[in-house]
Amino acid sequence: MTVSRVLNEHAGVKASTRARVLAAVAELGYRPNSMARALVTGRSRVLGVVGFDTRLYGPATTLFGIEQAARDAGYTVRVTTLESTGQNSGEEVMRDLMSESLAGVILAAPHDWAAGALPHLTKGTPVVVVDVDIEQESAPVVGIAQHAGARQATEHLLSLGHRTVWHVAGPVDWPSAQARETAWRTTLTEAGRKAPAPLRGDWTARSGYEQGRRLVRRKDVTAVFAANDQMALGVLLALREAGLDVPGDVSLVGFDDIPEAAYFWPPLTTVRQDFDEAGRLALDLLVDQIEGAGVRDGLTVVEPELVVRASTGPAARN
Amino acid sequence: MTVSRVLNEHAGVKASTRARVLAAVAELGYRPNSMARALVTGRSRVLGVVGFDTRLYGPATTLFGIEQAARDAGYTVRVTTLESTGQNSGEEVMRDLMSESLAGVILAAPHDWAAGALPHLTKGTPVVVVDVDIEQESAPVVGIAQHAGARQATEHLLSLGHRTVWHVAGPVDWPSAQARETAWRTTLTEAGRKAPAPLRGDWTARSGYEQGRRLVRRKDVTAVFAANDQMALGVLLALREAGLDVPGDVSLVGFDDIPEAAYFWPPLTTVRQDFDEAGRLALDLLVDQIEGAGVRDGLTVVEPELVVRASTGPAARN
DNA sequence: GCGCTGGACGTTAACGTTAACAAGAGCTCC
DNA sequence: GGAGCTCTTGTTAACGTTAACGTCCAGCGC
Repeated sequence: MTVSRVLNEHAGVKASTRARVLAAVAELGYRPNSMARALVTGRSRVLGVVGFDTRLYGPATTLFGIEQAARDAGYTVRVTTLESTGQNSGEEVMRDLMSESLAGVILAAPHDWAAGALPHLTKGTPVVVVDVDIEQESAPVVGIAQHAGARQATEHLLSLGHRTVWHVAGPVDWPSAQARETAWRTTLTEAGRKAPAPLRGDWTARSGYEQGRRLVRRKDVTAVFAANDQMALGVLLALREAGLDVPGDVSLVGFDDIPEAAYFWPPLTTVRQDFDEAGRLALDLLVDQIEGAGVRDGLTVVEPELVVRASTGPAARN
Repeated sequence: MTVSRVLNEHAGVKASTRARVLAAVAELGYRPNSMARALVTGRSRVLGVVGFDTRLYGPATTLFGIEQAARDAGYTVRVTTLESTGQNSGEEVMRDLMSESLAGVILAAPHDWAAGALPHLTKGTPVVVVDVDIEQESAPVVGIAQHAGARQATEHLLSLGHRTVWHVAGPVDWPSAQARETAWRTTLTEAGRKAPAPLRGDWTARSGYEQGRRLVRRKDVTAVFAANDQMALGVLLALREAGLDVPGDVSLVGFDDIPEAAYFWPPLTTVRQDFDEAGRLALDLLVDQIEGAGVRDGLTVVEPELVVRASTGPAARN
């Protein structure tokens, strides 16, 4: 029908006819049925997004960025959130996704999980991965340059005169945690310093506190780099309880720059990640694929930025 | 076809036939096309969720709860996030939603916005509202008992001997902020105390800090109730910078019990809200409506809980 | 044996849209 | 003036599923 042509902005409709159609549409409050459209075209304007523990600030913000950008681009977002790795196999989740004729998929699970799930997508489905190092680059990846950020954090502490830097790391199965840890170790080694054994946390302030209590038992700790701001907060509390001053006795750097970090006591030196931007970028890449502008393969990188506040200072103690 | 009957678990299929169908389904990897199903039945297994600034801990967690419960119930979730009131009119968003033959809608926008949007849903669409006081109870509402929580917080401070309690309130257009403020004022009045003018924040730590700096100029402030934990964090920093001790000079209570609150310095006394649970409850109510178990109208309440930590103590100063 | 009943399964049409083709009007060009 | 072209609009069929009805056959009672 001519209505379809008008609404899809196909050429070959007289201006006067278009006007009449639009008038009727407005009068009747007509909205095209997206199901019928998806059925016949085989493609919907719905994007699948798989997120991982979206209660956390980073994932939540990325999701937010994706959703906002999707709406601007005329797409709709269907979200699946995973809480833990074991919970749902990649195969199962992907098969569920595939039966919904989605226009494309964003894997925003900053987790090894994503790498395992990727092969189960039906061939040809546009896909973008956020924040994971996929070995075989079978999909475009948007990542934040974790290495660069962790390097800046570590170098900042070294430049203040600290002999070495302790690290409270994130969970082993999160690639971003791995990247931060590796970069921290490399930076120390390159500077000719010995990297102490990292302390393993799980992103929560609680785990940061627990590892912080282990740190204060040693007398030689003057600089700590925590893999995220929440863990840094926990470390901060442990240091305080042990009567240590920050940054007088110990300097501390976090990662993420959550909105609260500037209001910690002392305000936290940290590495800002633009999660929002990563989400928007991922969406742009996906839409390019869907609308035929071609697959821009490889890695798109968002640069993090060291934000120096009051939790770091020159090495004094020791 | 018989396949449809088998997959929808309709009666009247011989056991042997059902087995053959299931075998074929497994072998071929057949998945029913949800678009086609939705087209013919007029109802999908997709739920629309409208969220409001899901970067914040509360909304993000509620969304998470909804999504998890939805998946358990065999539904899929399509998310729309709003950033600010003006951004999208209720009418526009609702009309977009309506053209997708959704099974139901959850308005998780803890905001006056939801009240305005409700009338634009097409009659008969199952709907549940989270965290808003809808005047005319045209929909079931899941709310957290803001009043009870704020009352507990205020009474706790009074019981410690504080003359009165100052309040750093949330934005005026959030009903939950209004409820907390009203309950705080009522509790003070009932106790025969004078309620000082509330200081208005916007949920951020930054706004808490700004209002905190105004508070420290006065010499008569011994107890502060902040409408959320982030603002409490900002207040904490302002107090610290002014050389005041918490809880020695000033007692401070927050609201929400974000996971970080227990690791503030000092650990924050606050009111725990179970956002997760609210989300799950909303989903249950919605599924009941959809599957014909009837509309349970009225208010479903999740009780908040005062968590006493180290940021409150007996009134000493003054 | 006949008709009736009910269980198991097949057939038809419809959901609302779009792709592909058909048709008609008006125009150009020789 | 008619063949052929273009520009616009209409018609047909198809996407994959389900509701409603139709058919077939076995079993039963008389």
